[in-house]
Amino acid sequence: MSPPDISESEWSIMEALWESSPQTASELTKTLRPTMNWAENTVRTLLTRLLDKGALKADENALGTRTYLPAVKRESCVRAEGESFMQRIFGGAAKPLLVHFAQNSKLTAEEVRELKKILDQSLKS
Amino acid sequence: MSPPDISESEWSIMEALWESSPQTASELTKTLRPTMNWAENTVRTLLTRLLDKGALKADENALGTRTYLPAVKRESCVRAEGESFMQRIFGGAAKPLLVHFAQNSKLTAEEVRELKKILDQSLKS
DNA sequence: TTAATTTCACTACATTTGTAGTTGATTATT
DNA sequence: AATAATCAACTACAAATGTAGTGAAATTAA
Repeated sequence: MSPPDISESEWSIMEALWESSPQTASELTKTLRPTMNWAENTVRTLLTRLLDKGALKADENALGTRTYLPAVKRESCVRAEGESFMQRIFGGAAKPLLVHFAQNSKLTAEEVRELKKILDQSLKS
Repeated sequence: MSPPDISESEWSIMEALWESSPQTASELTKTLRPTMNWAENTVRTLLTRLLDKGALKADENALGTRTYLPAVKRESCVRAEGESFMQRIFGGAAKPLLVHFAQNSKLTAEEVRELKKILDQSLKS
């Protein structure tokens, strides 16, 4: 049920595919070139690993070339990563985490307003 | 200047020493036994790695047994981990991170009040 | 149609991480 | 003192991660 573990390099692949999919390996390599300057084989290795983990699905485009697309939702992966981070660093408690990031960020008045509204909706009923 | 990378297992060691230090390897093993059920050699390996990384310092107690204590502050490590998490998952932006955790938590009225106050203090000047 | 390019399936290999085991020296017990 | 327990230094070893390279098959371009 829970999305598979996704490593840091793999995460870049996922982000690119959540942004736009399906993509072939070589397309993806070009997509990522500006950020990660990876060899195409590196991208292919990561794609294969993500397929094995069930984080991606493969298909074929009209030319018969394999394409890749996410098999798991970004939001669900973000939730899992977030949970694990909160667990590891803040013993699983949301409040100290929120305090930490609130204190270590500078926000605009608009952002503060918005966040306050969301906080109101997080009230334990 | 930035604290060294600390792995998940290593983090447990650090937490125990931030809680209470100095401790010898065998004390620490006992301290951690309830949570991590590690062999003493496992604890020693982690201690050595943390020493090498400069995350811990060693000393000796009255009996000449080596003791360990943090060489880096918890808050500074938390900040580093937090930064890296925020970078990896939220592209470095605090607001979506805060939104995410606010939306995925249920907080008490008291906690909400407190967080709002902190948000006010995070106003970009 | 031969040569060049692309795609895919494997293999490679150093690091990091998790989790110990072994051995020799020291110290504390009987 | 002989024995047992503890420590510290090394060694071990598999899985995960980062980052490719090789070689064969298929497709495209000259």
